[in-house]
This record gives sequence, C-alpha cells and structure tokens, in this order.
Amino acid sequence: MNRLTTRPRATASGMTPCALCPLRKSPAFREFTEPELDFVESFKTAELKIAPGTSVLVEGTKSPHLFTVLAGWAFRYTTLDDGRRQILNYVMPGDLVGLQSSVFAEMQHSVEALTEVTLCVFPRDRLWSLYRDHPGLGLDITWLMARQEFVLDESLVSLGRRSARERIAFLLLHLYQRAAQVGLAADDELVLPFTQQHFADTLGLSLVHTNKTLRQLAHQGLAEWRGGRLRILDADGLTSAAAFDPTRETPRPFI
Amino acid sequence: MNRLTTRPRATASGMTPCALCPLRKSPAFREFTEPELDFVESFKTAELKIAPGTSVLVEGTKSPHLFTVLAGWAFRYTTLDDGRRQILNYVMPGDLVGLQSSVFAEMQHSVEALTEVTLCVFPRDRLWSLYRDHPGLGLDITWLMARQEFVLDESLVSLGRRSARERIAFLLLHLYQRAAQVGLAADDELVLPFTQQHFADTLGLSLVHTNKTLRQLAHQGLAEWRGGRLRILDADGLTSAAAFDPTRETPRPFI
DNA sequence: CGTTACCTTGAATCTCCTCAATACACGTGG
DNA sequence: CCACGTGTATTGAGGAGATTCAAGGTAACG
Repeated sequence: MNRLTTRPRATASGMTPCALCPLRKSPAFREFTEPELDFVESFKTAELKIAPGTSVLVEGTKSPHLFTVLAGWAFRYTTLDDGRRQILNYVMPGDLVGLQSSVFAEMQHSVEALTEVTLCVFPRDRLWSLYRDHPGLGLDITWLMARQEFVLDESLVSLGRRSARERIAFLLLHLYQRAAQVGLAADDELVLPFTQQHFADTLGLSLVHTNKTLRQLAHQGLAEWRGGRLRILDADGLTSAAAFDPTRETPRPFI
Repeated sequence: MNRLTTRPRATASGMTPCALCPLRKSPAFREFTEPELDFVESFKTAELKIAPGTSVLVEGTKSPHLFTVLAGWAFRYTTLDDGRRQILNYVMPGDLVGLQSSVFAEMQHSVEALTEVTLCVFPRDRLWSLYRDHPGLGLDITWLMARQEFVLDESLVSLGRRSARERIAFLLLHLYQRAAQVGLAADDELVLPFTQQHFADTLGLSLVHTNKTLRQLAHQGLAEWRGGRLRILDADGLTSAAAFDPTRETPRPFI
C-alpha cells in the first residue's frame, strides 16, 4: 500500500482535498490512481456540514446531488402513511448516499443525520463521465452497492426469522463491527448517537419490547447501553445470542 | 424505440443469439447499441437450462459465473444454522444473478429454481472489460442493482412494520406487478410456481398463519390462490389492505 | 390404492404490542 | 437555587397477533 505523497491541490476553499481525505488512511479503502484522484477531486463540487436531525434527502423529492459521507452518522428510512417508520440502514463514513436518485425519478427513502455529518457533494449528471472515463471507479460503485445489498440481506433475515433477542444482539454486533472498520469504535466500546426508538424502528420492534430485551441482555452481562454508550461485555455470548451464522464472512469494504 | 433488424449472428450452437433475445422485445428494456450487442454476445459463454428445485448458486461457495435469467422463476435465500430459511427475493427474467460472487470471496446466499430456468452464463473475470470498454453496460448494472436495492428496501418495510395481512397483500401485488412487467402475468391472473411455505419464508411468517391470512383475503373477495394460480379479484381493495404508500412510484426496469 | 406433498382448520401457547405510569436527565426561566 | 417542561428510559399489566402442535383433507403420482 504505497501512500501517496501529500501535495497541495487546487480546490474550493474550505474543502478537504481528496488527496488528504482522512478516509484514505483507512486500511479498509483502496488506493486511487493519479487520474482517478484528479477526477474525483474535480467531481467533488462542495463539502457540506449538516447538524444532527437535519435531512440529507427526503423521500419523494428529486436531488441533483450524490453524496459521500466524510464524517458522522446518519440513517436511511421510509415512513408509511400512518407514521410507521422503518429504518433501512445506518450510514457511516465512506458510504454513498443518494445514488438512487441518479437512477429513479425521485427518492424512495429519506436520509437524516444523527451526529454532525460532513458530506462530499457530487453532481449526479456527471456520473456518466465517471463510468465512461474511469471504469475503475464505476466498478468501485458496484462494489459499494453489492456490500450494501449484503447488509440489507442480513437485515431481512433478522426481521424475518430472528427473535427480538437475536435481532438486538445481531444489530449491536453489526453496528460495532461497522463502526470499528472506520475507526469509530474500539475496545468493545462505541458511542451510539441515537435513541432506543431508532433502534426499535430498525429492528421492527416496539420501543417497549426493545427496551426490555436490551435490559435483559445487560442483566445477563452480554452488552450494556447507557448514556449513549454501548459496551460489549461478552462478545462470544452476544454472538451466540444473535444466532449468527459463523460460516458467514463479512466482506471488507473499500471505496 | 427503434427496433433492431433481426439478422443472424455467429454464436455457439443451441444458444439464443442476443440479437434475438426475447427479453429485448419487452418495452421494459432499453435498446443496446451495436458494439454493446456485439460485446454481450461475446461475453455470453453458455446458455444453461436447469430443472425446478435445482440450485443455481449455493451459499458459501465461489462461482466463476455471472448469470442473467432468460426465462423462468427462481428465488434467492439464506438459511440459519438451525434451518430457518429467509427468502430474500424472487428472481425473474431480466434479473442478474451472482454478481455478489464477483465482488466477495464467496456467495452469501443461495439461488434455487422454481420452474425450469434458462440462464445466460457470463464469466465473471471479464466483468472488468465490460466496465472498461462498455461503460453504458456498467451503468446498466448499476441501474439493476439500484432497482434490486429498492425491492429489498420495500421488503424490509414489510417485515419490519406491516401486519401479516398487509404483508401478504403487498407481496401478492408486488409479484403480480413484477411478473406483468416481463409478460408473465396479465388480466389479474398469475401462475405462482411455489408453495405457501415459500410464501411464508418470504414474509417472515409461519406457514399456518400465512395460510389462514390468505384464506381471509380470499373470503373477503380480494385475492384467491388456488392450484398454483393467483387471481387478483379486487386490486383496489388489495392495495389498501397492503398499506401501500400511494405516492411511491415504482421504477421502470431495463437491462 | 397407498404414499407423498401440500393445503386447511382448530386449540393452546407465547412473543410481542399497546396502554399506562414512573423515573431520570437536562435545560430554561422565575 | 428550585420549579417546571421536555425528551428519553424503565417497568408493569393486559391483550392481540402470530407461533406451535395436532389432525384432517385433497390432489398428484407411481
């Protein structure tokens, strides 16, 4: 992994040059070639910082932008007419946001920030030139989408076939693992920047039952979630409580 | 939509030439350019016919192939250690199968045929040249994946936030709509080439409860499923029973 | 004509949901 | 400094929806 020499680049003021992108330091991401880096840098038109609770994208609208998460947590969700909300997945640094609007007439889901989120903004009408001139980047997008699909598959298994206890154990492990991959978690500890209501809406459970099951896991010494901080006390116990399929290897991400 | 003149092409014997692909007649798919058609034809290395019940891909294995469904129905699923099965989605003509193995070390799910299925076989190690030399096709793959992700999103909402009755109504409508798009259904009728057990494993419900709820829908004159044939008796009633979000526009597919 | 696979229905049970009340932390204004 | 409001977490009680167990019915097939 030959690190690129960091040299100054022309970018809009205030924007992180892609060459200095903190994500590139992560071993989880692949190295860009020079032309790719140049392209991405010209493709990136802005950097956006949004406050917790702010919507990045709203279902039913059309966005001319495509985003990449540089820092912070968000979540993707849809709501039914009567207010029922289903959180589809959590969005972390390195994730792509809003590709769907490049493909469909309008957004089919919303995205909302949980912490302060820094986004790199790309104009979606230049997506075609990305595919045409930098097929390696096109393949990377495919990679990201396949990984995303895998996450959705696993969620579907959880909601369809796992008990409340299993779902919760699974989600806790999943979030820890994903956060750890981008350096947001370590030492079996992790800050969860959301409420148990979010958790319940992810799991397809009621808030009350989610809370009771979480308390059960804490009481059994498997994991503890207090004051917005998760501590995994017994990773093995939690794994078996999750009905994890141990043969399942989690794919490594890159951008 | 300027239809291409059908002319003979050199292909392996017994294989349908891509120029004559029956799927291309469908208004749901876009027209290929000449070079694209040539490439796809050379990319396609075989045509495979498999019997109902046969596995196309098996979880935990590594496949060197990428498939496209030319005809027939299949389903994609995973199983937990103790045998619980979750069907992730149904695979119909025009769908891509096995892209995940092009991206991950091994398959994370299995695919099994429901009817006799005809597959076009592509070597996954040439996927890179597809992206490099025919970015339009790369973009098409992105399109297909985005559509697939949308389907998974909707399933997640169903399993997470809809009642048994709503889930069943929704799935019936969803299947009818998808089948109709590729010419497998019309006049509110559709052949369902699987059992209620498959249905239950898709919906995250037990077989018994699935059956009882289906009977309820039949009794109320909304839809009837007898002898492998589904009849939608009251599309509007079924739609409202599904807790459909009417603002949600279903994207049109192409390959 | 018996076997097998699938569909159907009833009954008992349990998981999870809703309703309801309380506790706790935090910030605001008096 | 304390009363108060708001948002979140916690716990109990009762009930609905879905599960499991169990038993038949029906159709296809050798």
